[in-house]
Amino acid sequence: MILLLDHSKGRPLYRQIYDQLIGALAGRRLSPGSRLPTVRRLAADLSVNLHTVRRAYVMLAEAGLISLERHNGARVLALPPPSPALSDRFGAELRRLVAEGLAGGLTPDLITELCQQAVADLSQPPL
Amino acid sequence: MILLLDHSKGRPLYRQIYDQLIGALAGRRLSPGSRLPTVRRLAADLSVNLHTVRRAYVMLAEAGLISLERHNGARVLALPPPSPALSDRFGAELRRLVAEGLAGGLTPDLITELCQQAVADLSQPPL
DNA sequence: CGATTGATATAGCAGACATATAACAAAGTG
DNA sequence: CACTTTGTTATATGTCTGCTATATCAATCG
Repeated sequence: MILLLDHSKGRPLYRQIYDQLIGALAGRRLSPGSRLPTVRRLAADLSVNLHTVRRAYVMLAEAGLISLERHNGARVLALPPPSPALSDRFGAELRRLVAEGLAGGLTPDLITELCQQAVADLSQPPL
Repeated sequence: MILLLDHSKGRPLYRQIYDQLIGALAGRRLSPGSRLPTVRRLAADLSVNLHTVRRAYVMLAEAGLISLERHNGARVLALPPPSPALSDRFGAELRRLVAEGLAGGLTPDLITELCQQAVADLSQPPL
């Protein structure tokens, strides 16, 4: 459970925690059933307030990715089935991002290649 | 020049303006050399403060996509060449987004398909 | 000249972000 | 049982962002 935070006011801290846990979940470095550190523990490790960590945990719980259990920390849930709602939101964000790339001069081929590379890298099980 | 704003505090207004102009640029509905409305004009049309529109325009100008000309409004610039810096930023954001999709249960195949579809739709010239 | 336009500055208000503290209830530990 | 741990809730404070409101300036166009 190694998280690195950048305090330079770029991306909110709770978002960085959320993003990195999402990355660990996507890469199966955190598998269903495994435990996450307690809110207070992780907050201490990251030298961050307990509410900042909690906010990230609550977001993950609301997304159905972890369960927050009283007195037991958080546990990783099973991979949810593909949901049309998530697929729609994902598609919308993806279109925004792709539009930005195209408008900035990236070629359709390069964008497609970057996407396939990202999927391949991230969906790889850990060594 | 039809822009629709959502005032429900989801995405900042200046960002929505920026996003929609980016979309028009990516889809070639705004081609190099063409004019954008003046800051004051667009602000009036959108019932929004002039600074809000200006912020979007300045972001586009800083990205090298339009030129802000005194007394002449803004003009769309030529499509910039692919830049490694943009490619890197794009790749990083794409990986974040893909990780979120994978963690949420979307399959690698579905994600790849959505990406190809987005590229195909957006890089299509207007009818 | 007079209107328009981008540029700049300042001020105010609401909300988000992060911190600090405190307290509570339920569960585990000794 | 007493004690600690843990998630949960609440309040307060300071800083930053988003948006608006106003005003002024300099350059340009008709």
